[in-house]
Parts: sequence; structure tokens; C-alpha cells
Amino acid sequence: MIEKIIIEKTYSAIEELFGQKPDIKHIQIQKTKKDFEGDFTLVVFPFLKLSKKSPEQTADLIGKYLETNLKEIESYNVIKGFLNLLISKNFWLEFFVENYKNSENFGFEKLDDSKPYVIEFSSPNTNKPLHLGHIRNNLIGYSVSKILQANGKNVVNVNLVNDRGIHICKSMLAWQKWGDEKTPETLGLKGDKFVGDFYVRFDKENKEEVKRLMNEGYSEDESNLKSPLIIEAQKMLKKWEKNDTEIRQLWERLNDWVYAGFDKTYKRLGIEFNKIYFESETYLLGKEIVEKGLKDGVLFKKDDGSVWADLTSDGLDEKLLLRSDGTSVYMTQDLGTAKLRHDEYLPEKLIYVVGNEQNYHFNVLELILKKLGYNWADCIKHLSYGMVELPHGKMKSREGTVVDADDLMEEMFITARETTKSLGKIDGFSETEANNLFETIGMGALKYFILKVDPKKNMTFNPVESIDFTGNTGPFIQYTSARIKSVLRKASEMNFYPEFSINSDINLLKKEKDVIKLLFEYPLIIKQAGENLSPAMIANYAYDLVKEYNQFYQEVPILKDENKISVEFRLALSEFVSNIIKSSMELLGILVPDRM
RNA sequence: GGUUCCGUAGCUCAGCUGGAUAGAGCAACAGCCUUCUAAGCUGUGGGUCGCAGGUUCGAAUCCUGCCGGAAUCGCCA
Repeated sequence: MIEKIIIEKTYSAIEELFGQKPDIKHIQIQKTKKDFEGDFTLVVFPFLKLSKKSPEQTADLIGKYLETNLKEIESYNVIKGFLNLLISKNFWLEFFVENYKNSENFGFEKLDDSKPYVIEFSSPNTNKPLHLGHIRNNLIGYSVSKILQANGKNVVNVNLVNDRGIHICKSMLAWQKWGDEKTPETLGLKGDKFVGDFYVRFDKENKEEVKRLMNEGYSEDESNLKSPLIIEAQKMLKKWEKNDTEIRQLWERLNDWVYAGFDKTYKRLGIEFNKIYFESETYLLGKEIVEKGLKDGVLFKKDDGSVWADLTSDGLDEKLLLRSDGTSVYMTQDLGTAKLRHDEYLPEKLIYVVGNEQNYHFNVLELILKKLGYNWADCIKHLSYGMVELPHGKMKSREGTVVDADDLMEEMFITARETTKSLGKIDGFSETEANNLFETIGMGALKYFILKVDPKKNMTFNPVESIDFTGNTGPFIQYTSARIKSVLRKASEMNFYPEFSINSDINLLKKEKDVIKLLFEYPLIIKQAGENLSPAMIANYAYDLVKEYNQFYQEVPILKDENKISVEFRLALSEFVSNIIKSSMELLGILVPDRM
């Protein structure tokens, strides 16, 4: 790495020039800002105490030293305390030659032998279809998984499906009562939608019961408890827990419908898992851990028999782990599944992609595991992402403002179709090709719109803006790639092919160098995105690269140049860029078309 | 009330592990297609980086306080 070389040389420069050893942390090399001449910049302010000279003199001395002692440095200039270093043309060309032929894999690490990274995302309930919030979760999880793989990690994608509990019983009961033996097939509905409708039906009917009870003089709380529908659902849950055959069959039937529906949504989103956990299989886990903790005196029991963890010494509250009737709560299950996953995979990291409303939950989870003596709890990482809000506020099912995942994807497809058609871009496409293109563009727009935002931040989803296809959008990036492909096609018709060797004497234009410099950064971006678990860093990089390339494309003729070496070099540069666009988009789960 | 997170252009977002004159896109306005795809490129206007202190040669970035917003603190998941 050139930065490292400059840092090392700067160290010896200061040592030799000023007779003192600098703190290595003070030697910072950064990209030179656009308005100044140079490639890298050294900030010399921290060395003034050592040099006992003015910033300009200090920078000048170091600059001279680097210029004579580093062959990569062509020249330098000093502005105030900033030493701008110009890297030689040959350095950039060598970098280019060494990497462009294998640019499909440029920046990707080979699979290392570290322990696996287990990443959980999606985690749906089976009583409701997936919505916009799930889309963000899925896209982030899947992309982070890809990014970690690009960093050479062995990654396992897991999903934990909440397939049991009172909410599923509500849907089951509603279907029993009002379903008339209808099925998704008979109604031509997607299974998750079908079951979700019965959940809504239950809610509606139950509200009326509650209203009736309140009219009879009961308080709201009492009415909620006394509602016959609720009582019946609770009975059903108890039967389920006792393995009642009839209830279990009904449960399986409804859940299978839901899974068939989810599968379609996942498939269209392009999401895959290596392993799916079902809560019905894991919800009893954790009890043993808690009972052991109780025995060891880490946890305590209250008079009513409930079991708690005391976290007050850590600035948190007491946390319930077993109810007074001995049943477990969400936290208990999570303790169990965490241990299960740890035992199964012995992971380096256990990543949970879960919304920031559960920050507290994960703090507590980690703390309790540590209290129980599981030191591996350190490997737990809550990848906390922000809520998706609509321009008018958050999504509320009561107000019917929930954005359904399938509807949204379909809208993106339709918008992509209309826009593409109106631009006249599908001449010569078969119907299948055209539909594939609309899907690629629509999904590209949606995914990019969501992933370009820093995961930890709340974001606003404006349906109008998100389907914009110009500016900082997925389609713009896809378009640039298609443009390059078009040039490459045209080139081969003219018998020009991407080619460059270091022997070629070439005058490297500013725009060409700017593009190469961005390509040069890609491996570092992948690394940082991996460290920060941030698809947004990849998205923003891809945009910067594409923006830069388009300026090059606009200013510099590729095929029209008279110099064959220049033509071949620019083709090679373009091909390199298109490969990086493709690979960075792949890290976001976005495809790039050959033509659009 | 306690804890955590957020506040950057009219809007959506970068920049935040301290460095130069705070950047993009959208929206508005003005240009560029007889030349490799105009889903593009160029230009103009638009900012007390919530407010006030502090640390520092240097703060949008770090610390403290305040203001505004969100989440959370369930024998829900």
C-alpha cells in the first residue's frame, strides 16, 4: 500500500531532519481534496513541535525528502500546513496493469480460515405478510453477509421464524370460525396474505366483542381480558403447547401457506438463507440455562415463583426470565438460541440484524449471558438499524399505512416498465428480455434507495422519490454499466479490444487518473464496509465511481481517438470500471443489465 | 423520570476513528445530443452543520449543558 510506504518514509524523514521520533499516529495521509493539486496529503501541524519551524518550512523539508527518497513521488506542493504529494504516473499505471485483467475479483479477499460469522436477519412472524420494514432488514442482512464474504469470511445466513404464539392462534381461530374451508388456492391469494387477512379479521371481530363488553359496564382492561375470542385463542395456545393433534395440524396447514407466500417474496427480493430456525423448535430452550443460573445464585426467585436477573448494578433494571407459572419469555428463548448457535457454529461473530427498538433487549441479552458465565457473549453483535418512516410519519397498521413488500416490488416493476418504455430503450428486446430488464431496474432502484442510507439511521421512504431513476439512484449506476457494455460491444465490432501493457507510452489524462484513483480505493472500501457492517459505504462508493466515470466518458473520446494504444487503454479502463460496478452492486444484491 | 440514538441546503442523504473553502442528488433556473446510450454532462442560486460553552495549532466530527425529535425501560415478541 502506497499510503503505508509514505507513512514509513515520513517517519524516517522527521527522524532524520529534526532528530526526533514522531508519534506514528500523528502521521496521517489522506486523499488530496479536489481543489488542490496532488494525490495524497500529509498534514504537518503535529510535527511543528519537533521541527521548531513554520508549517510551510516543515512541509517543504519533508516534501523534499520524500521527493528524493521515494520513487513513487513525482513532485509536491505546500499550502499552509498541508503537504500535497503528486504520485508518479507510473505508479498508477502499474497498479492498473496489475489489476485490470483480474478485475472481476478485484478487492475481494480469499476465504480465510477464521471461525464462521453467523448472521441472523429477516425474522418474520407468520401472522402477517412482510412489509417495508422487513425489506430494509432483509436487504441490510443479505448485503452485510455478501460484504463479509468479500472480506474473506465464512458466513452463515440464518433466519429465525416466529411460528408460534398467541398471534398465530388468532389467525387459526379466525380461519376456523370464518374460513369456510377456503384456501389460498381457492381464493387465488398469496398464502401469507391469506393468513394475514384472517389475523386482521380476528382483530376486527375481537374489537367488537370488547366494545360490547364495555357497553355492559366493564372497564377497557377488563373487557380485553374477558373477550370470549381472546379466551378461546388462549385455550388454543395451551392445546398447541400440549401437542394437541388437531390444533397442530391446523397450525401446520396455516404456516405452510405462509411459508409458500414468504418464499415468493424472498425469491423476488433475491434473499437466501443457509439455515432457518423455527421458534416452535427453540422456544423451550433457555429454561435450563436460567435454572442453572438460579442454582448458581446468579439469578433470583421472587415470592410468586418468577425468576429474575438483577441488572441494577449495571445501570439497568431487573429483567424477568421465567414467569410465575414457569413459562419462558422472549429473553429466555434468546438466551437459549444464542447458546444453541454458539454450540453449533463456534462463531467468530454472532450478528443479529434487528431494529433499534430492541437495543435494550440486546444489551440485556449480552449482559445476562456474561453473568451466567458465557464469555463467548462478546461475539454477539446487534446490527441495529433505524426505522423506516413515511413522509407523514411511521407506518401504522391501524391506519392502513403499512407498505406491503410485494405491492412495493410490483410498483417498482411497473414504474421501471413505464419509464423504460417512454425512453424508448427496449427496441429489439424480446418480451422476456424486456420483463427481466424492468425487474432488474425496479429492484435496483428499490434496493439502492434503501441501502444507500447508513443502516443505523432512521430513514424516510418517500414513494415518489424512491422510484426516481435519475441522480443518486440504482438505475443511474446500472445505466453507466450498460453504457460501458455498449462501448465494448461497439469496440469489438471495430476489432478493438481492452488492452494495456506498461511498456505503452501513454499520456495519462486527469480524468483517467481520477477514475484509476477511485478504483484503487475499492479494496479499502470493502474492508471498511465489512468493519462497519455498512452497505451504505459500498453504495456511496459505487455512486462516486460512476459519477467520476461519466465525467470521463463525457470529456474523453474512447473509440474516436486516433491513437490505438489510447483506445485500448480507455477500453481497458472502462471494462475495469464496469467490473467494479458489477461487483459492488452484487454486494448490495443488485444486478446490472447489459443494455438499458 | 432513567438509558440509548438522532438533529448538516426547501426535501432526501454523504462527510463524523479531529485537518484546507462542509459535498451529492431531488426540486428551481441556464446551457450541451449531425460524434462511443441525454436514465448522461456543465453551470447558477441555496448553509449561524439544533443552541451555548469547553478541549485543540485546528471541531460538522471529541467532551459538558440545554433545546427539539425517536426508541426503550412489560409475567408482549
